[in-house]
Amino acid sequence: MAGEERRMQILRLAVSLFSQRGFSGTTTREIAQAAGVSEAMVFRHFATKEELYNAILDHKACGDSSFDPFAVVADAVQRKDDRAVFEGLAFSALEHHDRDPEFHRLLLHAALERHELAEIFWERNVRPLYEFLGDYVRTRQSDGGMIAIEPAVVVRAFIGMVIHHSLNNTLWDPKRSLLNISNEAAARSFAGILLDGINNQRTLEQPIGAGNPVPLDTPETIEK
Amino acid sequence: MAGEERRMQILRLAVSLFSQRGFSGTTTREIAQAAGVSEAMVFRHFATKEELYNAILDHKACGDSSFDPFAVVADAVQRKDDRAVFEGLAFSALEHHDRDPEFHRLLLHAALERHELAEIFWERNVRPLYEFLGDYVRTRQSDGGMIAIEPAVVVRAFIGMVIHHSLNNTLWDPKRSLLNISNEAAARSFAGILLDGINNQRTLEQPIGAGNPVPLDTPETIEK
DNA sequence: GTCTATACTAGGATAGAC
DNA sequence: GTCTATCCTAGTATAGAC
Repeated sequence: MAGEERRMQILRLAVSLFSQRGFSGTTTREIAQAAGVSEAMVFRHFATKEELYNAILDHKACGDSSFDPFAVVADAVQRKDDRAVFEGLAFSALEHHDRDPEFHRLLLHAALERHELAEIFWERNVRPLYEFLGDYVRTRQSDGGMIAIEPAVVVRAFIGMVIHHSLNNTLWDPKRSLLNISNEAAARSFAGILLDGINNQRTLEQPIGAGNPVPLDTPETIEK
Repeated sequence: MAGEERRMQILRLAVSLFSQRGFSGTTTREIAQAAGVSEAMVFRHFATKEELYNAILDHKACGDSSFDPFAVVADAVQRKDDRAVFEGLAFSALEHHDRDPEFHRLLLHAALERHELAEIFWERNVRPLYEFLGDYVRTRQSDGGMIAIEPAVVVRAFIGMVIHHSLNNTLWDPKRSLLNISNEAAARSFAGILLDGINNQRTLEQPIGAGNPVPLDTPETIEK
């Protein structure tokens, strides 16, 4: 097999193993075995185990990055369509995680191990997203379309819903025993909760089960 | 040093190391060194490294568990005070995580490594919480106090905000560079978002910064 | 209870033939 | 490019003296 081809093959197999067991939990023997070559081959393509790990994280976290959150919702942001912004963002993130479940595990391992590339990912992906969404919220606040609340809190709450949902689905509860729901429905619900909450003071949501609508102005929640 | 005392001392130090580096990332040498004893001492108290790890997870995840979410909000649940329920739950969880940051890392490592005790923790703690909160939401929906939405989604969204915030604070961003906020304020904001959303259709929230209040019935969000 | 010394395996890495 | 054989350190675990 040609050099570059073999290199990628080893990389692919290694991704799978590192994502399952983390850096120190994966042996070079296992990697070689999984790729069906000798250990010597692995070390021919990657001088050290660490270099292989770096190549992987680099490839996954900083490389192809087929997920560009800004492009996904650029149009909705332009139109100031809050629902489309948050729903679109949530949906594309959930889909992305579903398509590449290894990515999430890999990143978590790297973060727990305090690998420097986790920090790089943070700076290159997480921080810009916070800034982008924070700016959007600020804009909508000046428009009078959103309540006066620290924008970063809104961003954290929203990202929290989405990421935690992915974590549950792809990491801990692949059977979806606690909550089995399509990504479309999840994205719609999360965006709905973020924007309107669950208090029954309006009749915005599409009904699913029980619940007796209550007229507007039943301000049980005003107590602060 | 007496047997039981030394055992606990080793355990404490091991907790710290395992939480930092995970199971396979931690060596028995390091543990012994950290505890200031020889490796032989470690193996006197714990037959194998695995047994030590089990003892730790057992101790942390299934043991003292000084955090009982049900007790914390029992009263608020009784009164059907939604805000107090979610705010109280969020606050006590955030405080708990702050007081014991190692716990979170330990659990994440265990979950990633697919250690059986992560599953036990799931069944003993996570699932009951989902059921408890899900039941509460269902009840409030029949009361007409909450919109008709799948209760499990609400629970997931809420837990997501809280857990993700803890993760950010204690794991990845201890400097709080993206969002520096007290646990009280965070709990209040998360509960507020969950219940009322961020759409500016009411004037419930305490103002923080900009934002021009808009009168009720500006239904820009009705478009479904 | 505690240590030193040591057994033994597993794991990262290399040499050198093909 | 690929393998076999091997080196060497790190890592788990134990024996046995004090």
